[in-house]
Amino acid sequence: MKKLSNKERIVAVAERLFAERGYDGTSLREITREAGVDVALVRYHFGNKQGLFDELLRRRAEALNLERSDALDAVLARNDPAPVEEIVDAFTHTLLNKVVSEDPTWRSYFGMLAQVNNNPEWGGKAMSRHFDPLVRRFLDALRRAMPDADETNLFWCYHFWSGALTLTFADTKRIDALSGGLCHSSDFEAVHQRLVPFISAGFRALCQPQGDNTHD
Amino acid sequence: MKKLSNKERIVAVAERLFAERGYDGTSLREITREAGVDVALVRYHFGNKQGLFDELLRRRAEALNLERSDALDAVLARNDPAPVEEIVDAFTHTLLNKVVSEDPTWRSYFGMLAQVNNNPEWGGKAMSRHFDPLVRRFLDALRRAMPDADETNLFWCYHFWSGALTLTFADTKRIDALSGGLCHSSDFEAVHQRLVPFISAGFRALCQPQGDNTHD
DNA sequence: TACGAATTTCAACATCTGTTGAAATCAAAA
DNA sequence: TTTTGATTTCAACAGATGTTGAAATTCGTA
Repeated sequence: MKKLSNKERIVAVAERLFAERGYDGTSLREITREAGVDVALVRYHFGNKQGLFDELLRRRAEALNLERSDALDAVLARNDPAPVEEIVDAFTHTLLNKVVSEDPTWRSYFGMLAQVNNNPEWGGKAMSRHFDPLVRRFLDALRRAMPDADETNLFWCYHFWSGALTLTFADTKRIDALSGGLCHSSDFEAVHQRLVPFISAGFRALCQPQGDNTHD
Repeated sequence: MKKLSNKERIVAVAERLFAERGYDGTSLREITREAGVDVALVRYHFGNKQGLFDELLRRRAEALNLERSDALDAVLARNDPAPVEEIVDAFTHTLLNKVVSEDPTWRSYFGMLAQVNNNPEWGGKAMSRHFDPLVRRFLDALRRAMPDADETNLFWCYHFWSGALTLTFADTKRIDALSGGLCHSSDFEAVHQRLVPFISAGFRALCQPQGDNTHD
């Protein structure tokens, strides 16, 4: 247990509270009270509340994008076009591994992302700014894997994929009740085993060669 | 344009604002100011803020559950076990039809549901209370359609499905930017055409006869 | 019209909110 | 030690928030 600077304490507490209660549901005074620092320090280090939130988003996005980009490179180095499953796995693997095995604070970060990705006001813009360049790389790889895919289908498939991931990281415990305790929303290992084949099958159904599979 | 009672005006404005800005991001004074009524009326008609929100959720959930249950009955009356696609369609069809063609205020309601379904604090409980009985009926039908399905896989598939729907109703405009204007997050007709085959393929990949398809 | 209930208005409460300016403290370099 | 810049503390602001009790008004009905 190393000791943290005041700035680091704010970051740690803010990340957790924003993930649990959302942007509007978290006050600077809760954050600074729990971190044991003065409220005015938020202004000094981050400008204001929005600045703090943006900085939290930005910080980890950079490292994450590099890591996921490398994962895609590794897949494509072996074979390009790569199988759909491998591309999907490269995108998802990194996220879920961080949550399962690494630094547990990543869980809060993904919880924050879940809140942002579902925010109708500024969530779409924020997600696009931080992650769309990376997503485009993955869609390029998927396009090469399924050359006859309709463009719009590719984007909508990613949209469904993103939604499934987002609800997972929201960790709402709903599946615990629905399944009568059989499943647990925090069991990211279980998600990891099932998300890749589920999403890959969805992509193939809509983007694979054999004609138009849309419904109705 | 019929004239609404004060209670109805509160309901109409609250539904829209809660959908756009979430529970914590919406104040009673915004709601009542925009509705042109006194703040104290919220207390009189709904008890308090949470009471208003709960009532908004409850109101439409009842009608919706009946309608979707009937849609499932209609499918099962034709053939049971029914094809996966038809079961999935019965669940999704009702929602998307309401948004596309009927009373546009349903859009706000689904926007609210999106916020609730992603809320880590009390969202899971609220969704379970209102919708899990109906969801269990659909999962029963899917279990009969895929008798060898692992129980946990069924629940996780529904989880992915729910996430895809939720992000759709959040309507964040992210896909507009990502696709360079090719797709629009409010184009629920496009979602309707693609969600059913996408989700059905995912279910089949994880729950269909031929052994274990989980990843890794 | 008169009565009783339902509805609406008014004014205020205690508390919390994000933000701020200026003083105080600290740490390191000259 | 003195100086300089970074960091932290303090006190306060103006306004918003959910909630409330009681008075005033409206409405349906006897």
